[in-house]
Amino acid sequence: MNTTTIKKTKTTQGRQKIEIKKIESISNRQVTFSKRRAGLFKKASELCILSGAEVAIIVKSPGKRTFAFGHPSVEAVISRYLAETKSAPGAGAIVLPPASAGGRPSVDEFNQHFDMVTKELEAEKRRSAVIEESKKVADGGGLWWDESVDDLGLAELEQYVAALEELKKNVRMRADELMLAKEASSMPSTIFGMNPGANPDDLADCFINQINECGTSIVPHDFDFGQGPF
Amino acid sequence: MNTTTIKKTKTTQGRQKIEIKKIESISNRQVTFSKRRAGLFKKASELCILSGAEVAIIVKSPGKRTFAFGHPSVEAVISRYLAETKSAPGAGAIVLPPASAGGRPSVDEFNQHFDMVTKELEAEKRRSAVIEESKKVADGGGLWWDESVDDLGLAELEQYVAALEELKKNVRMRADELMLAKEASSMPSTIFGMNPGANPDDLADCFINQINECGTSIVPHDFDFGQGPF
DNA sequence: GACGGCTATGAATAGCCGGG
DNA sequence: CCCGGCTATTCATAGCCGTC
Repeated sequence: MNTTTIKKTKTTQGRQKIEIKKIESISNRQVTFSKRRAGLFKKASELCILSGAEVAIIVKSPGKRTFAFGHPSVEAVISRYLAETKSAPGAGAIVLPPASAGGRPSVDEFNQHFDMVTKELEAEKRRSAVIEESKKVADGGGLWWDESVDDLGLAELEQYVAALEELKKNVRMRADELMLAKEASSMPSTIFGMNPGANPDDLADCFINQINECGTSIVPHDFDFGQGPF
Repeated sequence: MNTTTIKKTKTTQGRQKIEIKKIESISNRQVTFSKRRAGLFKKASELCILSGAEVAIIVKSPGKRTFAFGHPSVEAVISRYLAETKSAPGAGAIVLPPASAGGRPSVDEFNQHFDMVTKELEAEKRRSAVIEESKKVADGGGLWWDESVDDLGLAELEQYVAALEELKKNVRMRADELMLAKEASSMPSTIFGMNPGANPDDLADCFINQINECGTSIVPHDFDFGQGPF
């Protein structure tokens, strides 16, 4: 391709090379974060499926929102990791530390939760108090995504919904090619409306982009980290 | 690009589209895992730098080896995550749960550890017992990579060294463009020989591909998962 | 037979634009 | 103001080859 001078009528500049350094622009940084987080989760899910590996990812956005991805579940992977890290004498250390989570919502509850949150956001786009529905656990058996929201403000809500949308899209995308087969122990039934009985014997590994949202309850009151508009 | 029949004399086929489903071939699966894990960690590191986000990733290979990436550290992110997940009343929950790690090796110790492991592998390429050097913690303050090996067999050792090599390469790669500036709290000094005083005021976020290796101590004795040559 | 490296190509994404 | 979608371009990586 001719490199210089002649550029024709390009409507966009396409992807441009960027330096891997902290993005100065706040807005641009958030956009990049969102996009790259999605890409990261997608890559993680692909890694899970292709190689059958277990992956857990926890991400805190510059705005202190927390997202998580996990297969088979964040807590499961983390627990084992902590168990190994803390006390790995060399054999016989399977038991999880007391740090394991309280539980995880089922798929149906996720759908329900998603619907509710979306509705909430559209209706008010304001501050909708707390969403603790997701807190209700079901623990169908071998689900991948867990976590739950806790205390969301407006910004958190929006971000959360966005996360759910992305999750939904990702699920669809993955489902389109893989579907999920029930293999391991127990598979509830549906995920976002996907029928489980697609290619039951084709592949068994399933995973999902598991997105998480935790209130910025890290700080007691209103401490500002100087991160963003919060 | 002409799509069919005419192929000329391509030396390689380049990248080919693959289905996102479990790779049947064991060897191919392992190769893919290694490559994609590296890519995943790279993406994670970029996300950390670009957006200043905190990221923790734990990956278990099909062979049950454990790798981890974290910025500022795996334990830090996990601890906060667990704290939020378990008890996120909405405010005032900063203290970390008792699940925090025991400690993390310093950079120098990492170098030392790497050298030792490599030597060990080259010398015997066999089974070298336990590597607990990495267990010795130093906790320089705000390091990103932590974790430690525990009980390695032959296969684990090899894999571990490979991981270290990759880590090293990744560090170099990142360092080449970013270097690390000491900004947050305390930065020990060097990382793999990189001088900290590169662009101290250019960017401050640092991260590192943090790879981890845990013994397959999940199973008491010699249980075979049917994963690979192990 | 596993590993590191190479090459060509599929995939991710930076910059924009339009809508909510 | 924020998000999803588009396009052109950079980036990651599947397949292979030479070594160990």
